[in-house]
Amino acid sequence: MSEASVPPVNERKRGSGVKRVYDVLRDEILDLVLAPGSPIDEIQLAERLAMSRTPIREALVRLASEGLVTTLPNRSTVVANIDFLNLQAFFDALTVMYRVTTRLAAQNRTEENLEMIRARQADFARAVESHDALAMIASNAEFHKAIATAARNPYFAGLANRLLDDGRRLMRVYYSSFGDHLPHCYVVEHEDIIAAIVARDVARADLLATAHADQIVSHIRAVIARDDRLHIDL
Amino acid sequence: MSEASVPPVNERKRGSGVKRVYDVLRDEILDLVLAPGSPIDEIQLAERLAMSRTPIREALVRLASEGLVTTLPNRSTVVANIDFLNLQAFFDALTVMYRVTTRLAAQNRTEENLEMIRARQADFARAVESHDALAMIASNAEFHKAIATAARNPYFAGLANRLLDDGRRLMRVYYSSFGDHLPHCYVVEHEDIIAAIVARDVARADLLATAHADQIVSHIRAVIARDDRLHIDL
DNA sequence: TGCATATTGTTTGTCGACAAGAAATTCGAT
DNA sequence: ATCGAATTTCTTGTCGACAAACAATATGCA
Repeated sequence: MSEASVPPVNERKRGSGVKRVYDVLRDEILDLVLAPGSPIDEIQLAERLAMSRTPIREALVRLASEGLVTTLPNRSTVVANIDFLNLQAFFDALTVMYRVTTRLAAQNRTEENLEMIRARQADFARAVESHDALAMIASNAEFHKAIATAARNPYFAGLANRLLDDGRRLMRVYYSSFGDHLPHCYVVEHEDIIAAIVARDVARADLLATAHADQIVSHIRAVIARDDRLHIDL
Repeated sequence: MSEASVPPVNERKRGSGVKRVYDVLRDEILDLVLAPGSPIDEIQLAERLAMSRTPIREALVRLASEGLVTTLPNRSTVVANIDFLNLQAFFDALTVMYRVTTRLAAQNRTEENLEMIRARQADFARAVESHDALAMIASNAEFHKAIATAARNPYFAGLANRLLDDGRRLMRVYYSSFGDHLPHCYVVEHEDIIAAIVARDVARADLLATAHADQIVSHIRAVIARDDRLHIDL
């Protein structure tokens, strides 16, 4: 056949549709490009991503079961709210998760895991150095996800993913609070944690993870308290 | 119009489709009616439940994100395997989950929670009394889910759901191992746990939860060791 | 006969369309 | 003019159909 069947530039691979929608929506939700509580219109999304509503709905179902969106029956699905009322639950779970994943990482880590953890820590240090608050938040989450992976426990890994995603959104609300010297102590703490994991020192890993969690909790608490006062002033 | 538009008896309410498929499949997977690893045919399911493939696919996506099925791209989705190789991870997570949810339940429970927990414990005792192993397994999971609810922490509740679902499948593999007197000690331990939650005795709740977890872990370990020997004999 | 290739068949991924609910709007009555 | 009811509009939930990808079978060649 002489006619060259030129494939349209927008030709998509089969099966990539759902994953694409999921990735785009997930990023936009975690980066607060989509504000919590804002509705998600399926048709609009379908037009924007140049595909049918079916893959979009399947992506939404997945996001819903991960708690990132809420589907109101027969009504629009909305971006999940950040639950400021139940922050204590978040802090409790975060602390436990940090402790157990860091402990288990010290027990079960491989050389491969260490490489990944060090790479994520390098990303984090770079973000801190260039004062990029958004990159700091994201790379911090990735650092702890790498530790959770090294812990070799899918149940804790799932918990970590959920907590760190919510944490990303939560911190992004207050990202202006990240100043110059405070993040640097996080870098040092991360280095200490890595050292404990390398040395397979479980007790020390637990101790450092607890301290790290406390640090973050009190930081967020301080920022929110300040913010509350501002709200009261209005 | 004279012709009475008789609605077919099978008229379904709008929006109930996905939930129905999800519930049916979930039950069949947890009860091992669908064997781990067996493929799920969408068309067959669509015919069986008298609906289109669309709601079935959405239910499958949800089940996949909860780890109950695995979707092979462009190939059939299969019931998730029970991971016998990584049992240590399951035991680790189960122990931590029991401890934190029971602790938090002792802290945060309401009277309403207590009623629910006692009701589930009554179900469990009834199942033990009538030597119904399948009901025992299910009602035991529901008992601990009620405690997780009383803990008022959605992150731990999610972890508990996942662990208890996997545990239900795991125990059902060995359900013949539940004899006459062993379950009774579980009933007593449950009663002690309830007492600690009622008394808001956090330390004691933690202690009892730890012992309860150890009990279950060693029980399952013993059953599996016996089973392994059988396998070796073949 | 044994292996590589072409063909057929089955199952998934995606699409456009239609019907049911809910929100928004219009209309009417007090 | 305001409140309530009917209608319109808009979005979701479901459906049947088509196309791509994988599996199985059949075909051709050494």
